[in-house]
Amino acid sequence: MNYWLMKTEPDVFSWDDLVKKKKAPWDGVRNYQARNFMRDQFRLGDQVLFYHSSCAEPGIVGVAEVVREAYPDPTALDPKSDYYDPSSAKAGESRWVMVDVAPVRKFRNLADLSAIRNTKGLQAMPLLQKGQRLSIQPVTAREFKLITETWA
DNA sequence: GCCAACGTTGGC
DNA sequence: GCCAACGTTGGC
Repeated sequence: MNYWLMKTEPDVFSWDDLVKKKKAPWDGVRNYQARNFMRDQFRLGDQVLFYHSSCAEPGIVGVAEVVREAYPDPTALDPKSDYYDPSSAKAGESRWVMVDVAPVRKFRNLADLSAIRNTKGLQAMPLLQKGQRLSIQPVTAREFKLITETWA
């Protein structure tokens, strides 16, 4: 069982959107490191901290779960998609993958970024490191437990 | 809107 | 392979 943190802009795709859809493909990842995590390490049942970024209250909203392992992200081949990738299209094959996730539970309180930063035991999280922009990050079992115990 | 940090691109 | 230019991320 692995633990992850996945960032999303709530204006684009929020926790409530996921709840409404019950299950959704995590498309649009266009970073190799993030892709490789999904492709090589994401397993069914892995637990995901669902993080809202670039918004008024950045933080972890709840826990989601991987319900389908990596498969090709077709938006890379769709010229009308915001996530269109010309070089994938040129190759005739998407070089990007996605997984499907489903909601598990929403936290009672938002685990906001400043609170996470001030919690002993979470300070090593990549999320908090200066200049860290990676949209999919590994989380340790210890960090996951601490976060869910504190905010769930 | 600002801007630091980072990843990618492309000419050489 | 280098590296400057450019685009993006994301907190503030």
